[in-house]
Amino acid sequence: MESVFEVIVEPNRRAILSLLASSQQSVGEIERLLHMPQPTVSKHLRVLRDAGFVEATVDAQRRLYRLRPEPLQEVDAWLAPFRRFWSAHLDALERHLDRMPKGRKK
Amino acid sequence: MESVFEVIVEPNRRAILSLLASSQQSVGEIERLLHMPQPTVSKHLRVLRDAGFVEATVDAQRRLYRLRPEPLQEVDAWLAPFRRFWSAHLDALERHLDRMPKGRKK
DNA sequence: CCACTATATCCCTTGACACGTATATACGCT
DNA sequence: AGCGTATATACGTGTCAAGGGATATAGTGG
Repeated sequence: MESVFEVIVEPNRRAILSLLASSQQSVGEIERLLHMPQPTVSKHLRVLRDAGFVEATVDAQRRLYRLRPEPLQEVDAWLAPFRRFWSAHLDALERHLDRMPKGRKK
Repeated sequence: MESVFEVIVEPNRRAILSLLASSQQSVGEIERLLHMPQPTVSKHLRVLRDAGFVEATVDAQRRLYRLRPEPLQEVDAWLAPFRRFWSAHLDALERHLDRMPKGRKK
């Protein structure tokens, strides 16, 4: 599990991330709010933690999990080069494509 | 293969997308530039096409593939709620976000 | 129509990962 | 110490997708 994409491909993990986007939660709260078995929650949190998406602080027997921004920024960075595709107008883009360097027409 | 995340989790598919971000390409060019066997390229293009990431036009025996923005916008939309997480920590980025059309300051 | 090129699909094997269930560890209270 | 709660890990199983290789389809020029 080396890439951030492998982490966020799992729907339950995305659900956990979205939940933590609003506020930090304990494992038990995640279990209750997302209707997941507890071992499932812990396993996904383990993956998220190892990949740096979340971090936990200990509060008695509970662990409070909260988001860390770095891996999501990585996704954002990957997405960046594609943004011009929809933020710019499609006409200008198509014009650019038609002038591609190696585009040999027969 | 229903979700956009399942599509972009595959490194070869991300490579194809990045390649197409610069300009449209034929299957043979993708094969050559990315050093992938041709059936592999075709199979990934099939996935990308079915998910709406790319579209093809026929040029003699070639198919020229180019990007379509919608599915990547979907990823961008998923990412949006998390952006406040690092914009809160980075003043420069927050300034950039404030330049958006509907940018409401608190 | 035939040879050639470009692209797509089929079969098969392999490996990764998610889930359920059971169990282990950690902490706090009385 | 011992019980209850909270969280983590281990094991076995099923599913699904990726890759290799062979082959099928399609389009072009002679």
